[in-house]
Amino acid sequence: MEQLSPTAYVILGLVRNEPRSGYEIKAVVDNSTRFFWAASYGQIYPELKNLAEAGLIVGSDSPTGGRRRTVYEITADGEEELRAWLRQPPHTFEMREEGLLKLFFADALPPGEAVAIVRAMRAHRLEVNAQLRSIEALKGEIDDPYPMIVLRGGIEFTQWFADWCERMEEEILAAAPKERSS
Amino acid sequence: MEQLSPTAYVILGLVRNEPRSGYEIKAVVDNSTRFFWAASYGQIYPELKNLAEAGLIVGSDSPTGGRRRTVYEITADGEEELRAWLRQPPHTFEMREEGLLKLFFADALPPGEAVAIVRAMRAHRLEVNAQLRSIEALKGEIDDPYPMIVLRGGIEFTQWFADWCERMEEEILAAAPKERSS
DNA sequence: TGCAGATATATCGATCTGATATATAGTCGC
DNA sequence: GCGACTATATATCAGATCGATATATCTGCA
Repeated sequence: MEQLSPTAYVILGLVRNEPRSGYEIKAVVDNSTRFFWAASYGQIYPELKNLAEAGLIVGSDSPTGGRRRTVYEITADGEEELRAWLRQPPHTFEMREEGLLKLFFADALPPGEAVAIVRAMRAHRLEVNAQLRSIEALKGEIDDPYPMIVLRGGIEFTQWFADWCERMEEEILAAAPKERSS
Repeated sequence: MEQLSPTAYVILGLVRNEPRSGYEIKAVVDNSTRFFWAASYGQIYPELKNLAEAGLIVGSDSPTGGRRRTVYEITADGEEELRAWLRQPPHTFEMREEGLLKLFFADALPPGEAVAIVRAMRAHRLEVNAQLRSIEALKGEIDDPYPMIVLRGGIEFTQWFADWCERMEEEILAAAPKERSS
């Protein structure tokens, strides 16, 4: 079997402790790993089939009334594969932040308008920060500490970013004093 | 004309002040926007054709000896398009950080091995930090301040991330005192 | 009863990555 | 003046991924 994609390991990790459907996996991702690793249905459903074919997970029918539903759980091989991956050094580090891209080219705008860019970035980061905080609030006591470490990291990061935007706003305003008040 | 992709605007922004070839654009991206917006040849060359077809840039032959070479420069329409985009609120914010993903699932490993994950993340961030610092060092005085603001932001961010990893290492070690010394 | 919203699976065009292929130009040592 | 190496330059392709959409069924509530 060739190399699995990181998204495959997201699935392996999420079905490790309890069986889940593709829909549930998507929902859990959106409430946990989303800010550092997102996944869409277009990846999840095909990947579930691949993983099942490779014997790393097994699916079983678990319909709700008349609606078909397949939940998957991890196999011993799957657990092994997951641990092997966890021991490899990570390879993927990406960021795509359109706001920074706009700030990079802000010289194409008249002076003063760059401030709007950092303000928009700051507002967005604070929004994400609030979302993460609300997720943190509804997590109770769990014996697995790592998801909470990562979640708190996300909260700290978005806060740091928002603060950086604030500092840059001041810096830009100081350099371009002709900015009109909004 | 439909919506251009953010990568199209990277190109527009980079040919705004001086004509460049696709190869040069790739090289500039790798030394500037890479850490918050990467671009590959597979995007750049087709996008150059699209933009030229749309009249936002114009290409002209500029061979070096017997090797063909096309450099592109922005048109008035292209400048307009770029400014219009800069004034729109940013839409894309993504992060894909395999290290955080591994940390998230670190409970699948025996206690103590999670530390290796944060150490690897920290090492990588410090590496990127050093790269960005060396880029900063060789930039002279330029009248456009925005690329430097973004670059310094990248330096601060990678440093912050590395420090966070260090704090998490201590926190994890404090919680799992049985870790063997490396 | 009706309807909104959640559950569930599937698909598709567009974007993007990473690798690879193909050439030519310049540079350095020997 | 040869060979090795690196830089310049363009192009392409499989596979990963996104975002949106389509199709059903179920649940709760007004």
